[in-house]
Amino acid sequence: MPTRTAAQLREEAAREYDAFLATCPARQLLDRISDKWVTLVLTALADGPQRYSDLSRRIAGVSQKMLTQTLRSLERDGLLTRSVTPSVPVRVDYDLTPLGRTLMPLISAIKSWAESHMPEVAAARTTYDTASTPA
Amino acid sequence: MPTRTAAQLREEAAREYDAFLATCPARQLLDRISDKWVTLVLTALADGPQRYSDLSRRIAGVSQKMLTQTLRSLERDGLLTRSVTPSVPVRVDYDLTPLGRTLMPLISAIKSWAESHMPEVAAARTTYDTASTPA
DNA sequence: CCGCATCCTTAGCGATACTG
DNA sequence: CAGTATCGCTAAGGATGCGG
Repeated sequence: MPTRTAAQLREEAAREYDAFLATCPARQLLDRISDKWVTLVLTALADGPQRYSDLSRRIAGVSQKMLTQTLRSLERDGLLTRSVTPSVPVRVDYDLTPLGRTLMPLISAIKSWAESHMPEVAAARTTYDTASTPA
Repeated sequence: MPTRTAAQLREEAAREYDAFLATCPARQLLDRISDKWVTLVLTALADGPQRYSDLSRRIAGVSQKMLTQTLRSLERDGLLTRSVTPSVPVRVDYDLTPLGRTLMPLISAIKSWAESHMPEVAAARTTYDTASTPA
């Protein structure tokens, strides 16, 4: 039994790390997860494990390079697992780790917000643009 | 009284827009708000209006260009307001709009997650790196 | 099927200098 | 104080072709 629980350790970490500071590791982590492809990959994995080709199809417009790069970075950060089935042809499945599952709902909320508030943002843009460019 | 409430309109929008589609406007919006500087600006404004110089000081390492660019984009999208006090020297205050206040807590949660889970991510990276580069 | 390696173009971004 | 304008670099990222 640890002298401090996991929740307590996270509280301490939150006090120690500050993304407002340029050199803080949390700033870099924030930069990593504040990424379009990261958002789409994590939310795509919400319903369960997915194959590489599934993700590629689901996330329209992503290049092989970006998908692989994103998956590798998320694997390295411990947010998802990569399991290879050595069949012919090979099959690769990606799944969220427990850590990834703690982040996923937060990311998912951002994606949902973008989808549900799109009309308001579009309206604001029109107002802004017409106000500054009345001709 | 509208035939549909604001909440109902957002539900419809959520069905209409899908960030998984490459050409969907929600995809572009997601890309905009999935940004390090956006996160830091919005969370900085959580406690109330801030002056340009305040934000500049609070968000360490941000260049004038990126700060101005981020603020303009957020203003255009209707997430914050820009108010100029024509004194000498001029004073400019930024504040969240109601729309911005709906997004802020979600963004803030991401920033908090990055700060509190940094140790676990760091550990995962070490494991990943030592496993692939043992020699 | 699932990548990695390479080339190449674009644009993000920082640094610097100047203005109301 | 709160920007705008310009330059120049670097790195993101798409396209293509090859490999296990």
